[in-house]
Amino acid sequence: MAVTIKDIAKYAGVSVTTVSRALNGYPDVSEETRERIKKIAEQLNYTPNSLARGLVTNKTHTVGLVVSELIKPGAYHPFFLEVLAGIKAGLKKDKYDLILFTVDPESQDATSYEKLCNDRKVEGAIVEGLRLSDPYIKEIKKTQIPTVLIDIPILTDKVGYVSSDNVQAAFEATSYLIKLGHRNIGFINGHDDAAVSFERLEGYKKALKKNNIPYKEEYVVFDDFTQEGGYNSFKMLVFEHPEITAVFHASDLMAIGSFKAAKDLGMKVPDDISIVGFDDIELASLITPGLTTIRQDTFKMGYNAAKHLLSIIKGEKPQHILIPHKLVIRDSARKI
Amino acid sequence: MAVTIKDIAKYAGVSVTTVSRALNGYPDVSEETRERIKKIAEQLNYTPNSLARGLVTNKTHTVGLVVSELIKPGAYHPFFLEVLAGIKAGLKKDKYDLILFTVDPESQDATSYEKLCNDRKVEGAIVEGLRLSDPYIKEIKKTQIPTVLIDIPILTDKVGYVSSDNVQAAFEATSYLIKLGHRNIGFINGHDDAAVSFERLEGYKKALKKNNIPYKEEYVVFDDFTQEGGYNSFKMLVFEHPEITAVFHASDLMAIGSFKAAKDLGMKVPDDISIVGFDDIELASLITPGLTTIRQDTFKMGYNAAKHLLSIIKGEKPQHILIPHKLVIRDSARKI
DNA sequence: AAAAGTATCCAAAACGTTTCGGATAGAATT
DNA sequence: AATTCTATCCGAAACGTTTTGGATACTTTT
Repeated sequence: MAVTIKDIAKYAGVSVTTVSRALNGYPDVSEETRERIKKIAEQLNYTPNSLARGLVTNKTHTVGLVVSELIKPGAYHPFFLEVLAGIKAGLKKDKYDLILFTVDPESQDATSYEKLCNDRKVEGAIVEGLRLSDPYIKEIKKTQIPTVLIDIPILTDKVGYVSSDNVQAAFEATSYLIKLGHRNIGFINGHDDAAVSFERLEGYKKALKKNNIPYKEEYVVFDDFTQEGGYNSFKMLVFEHPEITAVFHASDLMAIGSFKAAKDLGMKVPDDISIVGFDDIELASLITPGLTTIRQDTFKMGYNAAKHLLSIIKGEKPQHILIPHKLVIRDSARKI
Repeated sequence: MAVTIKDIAKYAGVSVTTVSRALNGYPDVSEETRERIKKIAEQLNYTPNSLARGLVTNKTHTVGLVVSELIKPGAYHPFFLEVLAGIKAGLKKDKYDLILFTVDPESQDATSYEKLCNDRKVEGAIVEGLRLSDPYIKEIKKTQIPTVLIDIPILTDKVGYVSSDNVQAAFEATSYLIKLGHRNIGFINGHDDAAVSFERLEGYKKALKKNNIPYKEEYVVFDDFTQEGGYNSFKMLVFEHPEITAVFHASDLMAIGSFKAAKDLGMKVPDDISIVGFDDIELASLITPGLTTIRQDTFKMGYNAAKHLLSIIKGEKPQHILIPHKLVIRDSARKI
């Protein structure tokens, strides 16, 4: 049987009230007895029962991380881990614990977002990897549970989000290709069920417009963020539009898929085709040629998401938090 | 205010006891009232308070995942995610939730393993990524908390472990190189603070012995499991022993480091040097030449770890669970 | 010397469940 | 008709905390 506050009280010859107040640093207990109680607690190896405490205080010091699509076998998210590390780091000082929920569209129908959170009494949640069409999206728009989303723009009374400036990032990537002399620039975008896809498309268009290059709808194709997505789209794109000399991608995985497709088609990167990715995953620097891409600071995304969630829990106002990005230039795009 | 069992009781005109027993499927409540109560609970959107329940039943339906070294920024573990996905899958049917602890040697000194688990009232834990010299290792050897380790051989009353058959796997990899005609085979092993390193070394030795090739201590070097580790060790190894024609690695990351080192040294893989890895991470099939390596079924490791933990919690006897591996042959090793 | 203030303590209620040990009433058995 | 069963219900205790609203005794102020 675990040792309780009662045991300590008996041992110290005081009431449980006093033990509680002593251990929690209340002022109305003498330093002498406080020390005595602390020592006894230490000796008995006392650890407070978080359930009992949570029951009365209505605080659990726990937040949830609800993820979808990120850890499916066969389709592991390339930077989920970095984000997770950031989240854990952001939670550390305040000693909040993290409980991990994985969801999919079916489970979202089975149990609502609120129920999921209430079941486990989390004080708030970070959510990541949802598609715009997921049931939780609607729910989160009107929830009262402190929430911060990653890469999904919803801003209400209780929910904020963090993301990169996708418009600007895509603008920079496309502008870079234009600066290298490219005029016929394809864009292999992510699926149209992700907010970032629209933002990146906007940035792509913006760069074209600024440089007086007409936007051609047929140069952009939507597909999964995966390698296969890139592979297939690339083949199609260059087959139908051989005049394309560069293609910008909404993810590094897609860009790598294009690498492979190019190879299969007998095209050399960057000699025959320039390629730019998005994310800067670890792989990007390992492959040859090195992939020119947009670096997202994913650790920081997680860190700020956690910090922001904590602040919302404390009652502060939700925000949109922008995480700095950076164009990192390697060898997959060349001047023409 | 959340709706409680009392509210339902009042609403239904019965006692809280009856509500509890109705909702929990006890037989001593008529089907009629049970239905009525269920309906009311549904209408009121009742979710049981897990804290209160846990307080009295002493069960939390929660297990911990304690990880070390796996999600440090700059050194993300290549298959932690797969294992995690497996764990979540293994926990699903029994509806256990997972709470994630990240530890390092300092935090292990600050709070003991038992305290960590007791604080959050987890019923058991899966632990992953510990080094043999970590403080928790000693503690886990004598803990009464149901525990299953990944890749760390400890077997007691309450703790079991899952791992690949590292001896056999290393034996197979080395034998394969020998079969290709190699005689001077280097081995870039992981650091000597991991159990798997010793097992893999044993398998390496075994293969040599079986083929009457004398074991040379200077052909094996211990280093971090990282890419840099491989890079540095490879350079050293081939510089000091240019007669080496093949090198086996304790991880794919190290093998990839060797790829890079070989390139820097003007050596071609597999023409000038044959390389074999361990793990079969995603990258292994993406690089050129494709990396010949040992595939570990990491998803299954996680899945079985979770299932086994649940069985230990239920009172069954801990075991050592072996996960099948497989030599996957690609293009990084050639016949000589 | 009386009044007010201060430091230190405590009893009891509350949080929302589960569970133990009956209680009640009608049905079945003798 | 008396007894035993059975089905259905319930009161109260228990889990381990925190918190409210005092109580006590000693100091200080008037």
